[in-house]
Amino acid sequence: MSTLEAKTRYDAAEVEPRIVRRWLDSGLFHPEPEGDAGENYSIAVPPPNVTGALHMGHALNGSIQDVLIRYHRARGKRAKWIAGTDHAGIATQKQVEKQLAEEGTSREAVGRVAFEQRVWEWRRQYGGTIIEQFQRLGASLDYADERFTLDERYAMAVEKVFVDLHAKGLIYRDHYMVNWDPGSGSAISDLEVEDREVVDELTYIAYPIKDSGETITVATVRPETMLADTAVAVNPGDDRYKHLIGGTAILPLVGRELPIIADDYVKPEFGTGALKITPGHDPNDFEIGRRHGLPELNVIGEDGRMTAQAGERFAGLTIVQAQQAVIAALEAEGRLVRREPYTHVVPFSHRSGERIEPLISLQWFMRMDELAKPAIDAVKDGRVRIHPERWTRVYVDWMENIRPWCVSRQLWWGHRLPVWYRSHPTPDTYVGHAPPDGEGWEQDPDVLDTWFSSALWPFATLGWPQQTPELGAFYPTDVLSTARDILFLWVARMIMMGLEFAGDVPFEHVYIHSVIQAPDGRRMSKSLGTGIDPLDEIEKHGADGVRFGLLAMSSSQDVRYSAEKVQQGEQLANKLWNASRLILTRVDPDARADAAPANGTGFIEDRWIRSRLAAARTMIDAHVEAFDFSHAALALYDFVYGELCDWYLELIKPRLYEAEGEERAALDATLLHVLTETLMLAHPVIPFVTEEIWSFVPGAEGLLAARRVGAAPTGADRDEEAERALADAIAAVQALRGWRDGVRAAAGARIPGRLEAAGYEQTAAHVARLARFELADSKNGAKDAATIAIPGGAVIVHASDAVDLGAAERQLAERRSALGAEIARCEGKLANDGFVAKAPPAVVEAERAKLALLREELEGLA
RNA sequence: GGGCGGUUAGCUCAGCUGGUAGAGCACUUGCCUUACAAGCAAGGGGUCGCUGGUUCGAGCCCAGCACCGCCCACCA
Repeated sequence: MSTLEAKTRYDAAEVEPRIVRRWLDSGLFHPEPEGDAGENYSIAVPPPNVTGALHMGHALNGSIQDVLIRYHRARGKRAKWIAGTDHAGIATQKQVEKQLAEEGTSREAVGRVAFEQRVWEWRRQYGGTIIEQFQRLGASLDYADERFTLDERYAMAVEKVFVDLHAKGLIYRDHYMVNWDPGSGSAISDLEVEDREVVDELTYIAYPIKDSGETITVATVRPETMLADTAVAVNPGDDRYKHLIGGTAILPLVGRELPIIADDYVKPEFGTGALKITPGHDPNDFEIGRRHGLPELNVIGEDGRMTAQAGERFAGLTIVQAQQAVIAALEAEGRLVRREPYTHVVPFSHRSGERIEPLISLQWFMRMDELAKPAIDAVKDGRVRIHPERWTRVYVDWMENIRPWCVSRQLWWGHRLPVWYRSHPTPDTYVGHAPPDGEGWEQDPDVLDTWFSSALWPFATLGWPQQTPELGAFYPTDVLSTARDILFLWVARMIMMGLEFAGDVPFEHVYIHSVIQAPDGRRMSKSLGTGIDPLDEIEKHGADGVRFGLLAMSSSQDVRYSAEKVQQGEQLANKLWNASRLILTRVDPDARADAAPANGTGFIEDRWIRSRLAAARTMIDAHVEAFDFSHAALALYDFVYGELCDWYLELIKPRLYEAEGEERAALDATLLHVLTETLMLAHPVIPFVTEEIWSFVPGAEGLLAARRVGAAPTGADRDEEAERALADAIAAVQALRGWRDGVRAAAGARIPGRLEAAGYEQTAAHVARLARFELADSKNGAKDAATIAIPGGAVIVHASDAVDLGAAERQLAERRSALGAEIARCEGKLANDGFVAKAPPAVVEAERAKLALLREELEGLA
């Protein structure tokens, strides 16, 4: 108890690490795999990259998921929050390559096997960092059952999915246009490409027409790709070029004959209306080329240099060099018409930041349309519900237009494709775990897109394809919480894979949370220097403060980071700590919360707080279940500050200091009951301070985190009489305090007067004390100095030294004129025939009642 | 080009099925009142982006416009 006495300020930095230890040691976060998914509660954490450090997004999402997990754990569910990390192909490979570079070596120099060992080594060393950071946040993940997307068992699942999809014909190998990322030296998927606006130059080139003096001029931003041109296209309806369709153009510099074709894709009004067709290096041209059966030439290699196909003059040049060389050569041949600046958007690699080089490559693809159908249905018929709902349409629109997914990556770190090739005796391909019998089989060197394995996360973590107890107990999961940027990249694919392989949707709810921006509205990013490290914030304000702040600032849209909200959370923790000190340092150490008299103590404020507690619980529960964490957090704050501390604890202070005997026992039990209920209410949001306080509660057993809440309150738990009486009393105290301030009465002075109002039978003493009035029953010969309206009547102030009569008179005049204005407004409204005739009767009635009250008050002030 | 958000107090944001605008922070004033001075009490502060419309009544509904942000998309 002495610590309680001494610590007037809650010290999160000292308490929190200690509490984390207790939670982890308790085993509470690891539920046994019993029962079924219907009766249990589970969430699969979006696995952070092993290379990662906790950022604001993790902190917010961690707080959200932890609220849900703790909330349902307290409701008696076996709550499993699936923990783990993602191997994050490119990101991790990059980290280790950087390390090798610092040692003066490289991935290529050490070789594939040694490199992979290095990455595993790296993972052993740094892979636990982000997990520890989640612990620091208070996240009650099942750390005892941590998964990694490259674990042996997980890899088996990935392999099986690949093999099965291949057997179904959904995974295939093809020469196709891909987004080549020169930065990572790999193909990447459409979703990993971002558009950026750049200023290029539009180059106009004249192509001579065969056997004619004519030329046809085309415009391009990539003149170097002309070397791979295989046609020139015009719009079929374009009169300027109609006579050329079916003719032949001669490709400058190369001399190749190009058919002049007609295609509706060409916009006559754009550029010259004639388009060079380069199927090998432009996605549109690729489509046109396939439509017309054109040859596909590659003049740019995967190394970002011109290939032999580009011709002797250009082979080996970089793209930039080639571009200059081509332009110079065109100029020399007199084929360059003009160049002009041109602003447009071009694709860049999201990962490496380098400009995407579209080229035709032999890759593995996955057909998505067949898997998309059931995944669309699952969302449309509500088996998966997306919150906020507007994202449903975004999801459906994307899924309905889904395209094949390039799943192979030219990296070393990841799930290697279970594909085997041999060239003798005949070229052959085999897909399976191990190569078939026979000599000469070699495994495909490529690995799978990281998102391919992530797509299996909700069930591969639970042991699929084996029918494990975990899978039975926790699949499907309940909620998937994430930011919107991976709705397609990850969420959609999990739904498809879950339905296809685990036989059910992977989760029932998808919650799309806010993106936290920097305080100035820019995106939080390390490179911009706008990032705020949640660990620094935890250091300064405590994990509870950060959790509360993030939850309170979150919303259905993007929000700016609000240091004030975090501070508000820190203060809430401190407030709760001090409120608890007040109670715990004064109750009998033998008191028990469960001894609280079921039929009440007879004190109206005790009835009131229990009723308000039920109201708060009902409201907060509803918010949590609607994924409205901001309102849940703020409702908690309002209850603790606005009801528990500001009023209830102030109301019971005299009893707290003086009560004895039976009354004392009843009070102590009631206080402990109220405190315990409050701690339970607050725990999901601010778990640390509540757990710490719980350790000082007499009779408290075990961890608060392991405690179950009582049944949800019903209407019967509300006490209308007490709520009305206290609402009036509070309004009266506020009116009296306001009046004191207005007349500048001395802060300590007790002002004499008398109460002439109904409804204060049980609260008059409270009102007098809290407003610092001396309220008599009768006039007792005193002179009336002022009248203060309160609900149900008035307080008449008696003349005394404490009251400046002049100030009181001015105050009264002000109130009268304010009332006059309000009455006029009311009367005006009621005099409006339209209002009286057309507004709902209840609204009109309320207006009349209000007018009556105002008039009554004005008369009282006469 | 299509779509989705946003525009409310000095700042960051709430405002449920339309009924005379709220919170936190900041600001002003008064209080070291035996839980908390990183506290308590009282208070000032808003033509709800603009223009029309519907309605007895609009921050909320409808139309248009203006900015800001995001997503999707094959105009060289």
